[in-house]
Amino acid sequence: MARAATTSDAFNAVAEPRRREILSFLAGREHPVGEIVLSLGLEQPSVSKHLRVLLEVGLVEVRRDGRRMLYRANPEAIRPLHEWTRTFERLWKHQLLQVKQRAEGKRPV
Amino acid sequence: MARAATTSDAFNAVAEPRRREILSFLAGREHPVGEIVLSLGLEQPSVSKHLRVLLEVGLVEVRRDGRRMLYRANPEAIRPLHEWTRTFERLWKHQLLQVKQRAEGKRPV
DNA sequence: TTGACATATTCCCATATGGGAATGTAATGT
DNA sequence: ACATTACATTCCCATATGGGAATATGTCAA
Repeated sequence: MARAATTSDAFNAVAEPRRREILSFLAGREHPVGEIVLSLGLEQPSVSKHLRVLLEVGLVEVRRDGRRMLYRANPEAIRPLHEWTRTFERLWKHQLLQVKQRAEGKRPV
Repeated sequence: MARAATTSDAFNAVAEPRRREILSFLAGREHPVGEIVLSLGLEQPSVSKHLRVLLEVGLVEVRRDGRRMLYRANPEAIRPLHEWTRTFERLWKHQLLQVKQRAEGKRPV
């Protein structure tokens, strides 16, 4: 088997840095494709292809406005990512505490 | 250019589902490779290869114990993921609020 | 040293990728 | 109808992938 498709889930989709940039750009308000192209300095076909991936995994939504396509982020689709990373939150807080205690010359528990 | 290497950063490394399972298994305490193999039901070479990727991006750490290698998760390396997803938290909360208000028959702001 | 155990590495391969270039398609204005 | 605008899709290609199979490496015990 080769690597999983970028469209298989949100984790694979946001592995690509440009797609994260696009998502951040689309956070808060909708934008036409042309603005994404100008903002990120990518080729238009490249942006369209990235948007297709994001759309397939539900990370963005579209609506047509005349000849323009207005994309906006669907933050709900990012929650699973957030929740998964959050399961490690307790651990890194504990890790930081240990570093701090070591710096203060205290003995670890 | 082809897809970015899985070892290019934590985002790419955790795109692979098995690597997320391995990380979750290693959360909290260290384990030898053999236990990961038994726990996840993968082939040993496969696990070793995944661990190599996780190690290269700093998501796990190792120490030798006799002939065994004890791996443990390095939760600090997951924080950037958590922080990035967190930038969308305000948005999905707002989104949920709208859904709720719509269900209650209120007019959106 | 030899053998067993635990893990790592290498080789092979079907597959998906992202970028570039070119082309296709839908909507608008005249 | 036609040209223009705004996007989307297709084709090509170098590259990295994950799994399977086989092999190599390192450590311990006798």
